Amino acid sequence: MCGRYVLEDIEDISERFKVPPIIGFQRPTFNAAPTQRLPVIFSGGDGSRAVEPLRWGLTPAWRRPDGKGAPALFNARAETVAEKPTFRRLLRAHRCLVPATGFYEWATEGGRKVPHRFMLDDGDLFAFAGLYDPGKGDDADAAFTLLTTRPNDVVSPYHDRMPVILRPDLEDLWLDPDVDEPALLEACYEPYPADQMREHAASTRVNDVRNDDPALLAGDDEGGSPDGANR
DNA sequence: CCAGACGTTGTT
DNA sequence: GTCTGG
DNA sequence: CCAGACGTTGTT
DNA sequence: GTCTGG
Repeated sequence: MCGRYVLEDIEDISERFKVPPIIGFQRPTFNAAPTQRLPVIFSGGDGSRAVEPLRWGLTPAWRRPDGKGAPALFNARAETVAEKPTFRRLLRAHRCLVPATGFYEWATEGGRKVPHRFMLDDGDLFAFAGLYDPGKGDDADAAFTLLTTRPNDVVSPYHDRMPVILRPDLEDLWLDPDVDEPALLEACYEPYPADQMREHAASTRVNDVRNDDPALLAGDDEGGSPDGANR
């Protein structure tokens, strides 16, 4: 779950998350998908925060030689992330914020896969809880994954998992490099309050990752045929 | 010690 | 059916 | 997550 | 590469 998301307000990231301005490397996206490079915020070590584009989807080292043996890991279950060998080290020292303004989940309606867009009530930026692998130094191997948890009442009609969205007051904790005890992070995994989220049908053009434009956020019916009898 | 898994989601 | 690419 | 490919040789 | 299971 959570294999597609929205990040509209690139220019607000700097102020909202206290990081240097993003210049040049990133555009807003209405259809962020695994394998793409997307902005991620992490602790810079000296108390500062950095923002850089990383690849969505961890590729474990043991997969690399022939490119086989494991799919890209674009989600990690919060319930087990402290135990799984692939994630436990990253949980202790490589947590990150992944800025977004929404995410998609699909409903199958009459044989069609219809994406629904989930967002905060106010449409504001928020942070997914993520883990990142910095790769080997200056490398282009750096990648991230999104944690998932049980769904709240807005999401549960669509899926049995939802991405971990951090309450703003927990963002500092999530990024704090001095916090290396997994138990201290468990409060972060609570499903985001349903009364602060909303949802609506989006365009089926979301399904094809090559589509990336603001009109994806509107449902197919908006301004379309009156009876919804799309071909 | 060596062998084998290592991950999530959705679907059946 | 399963893998790859975005 | 979904969409789309999934293969080789020889010839242009 | 690293962890778990036998």
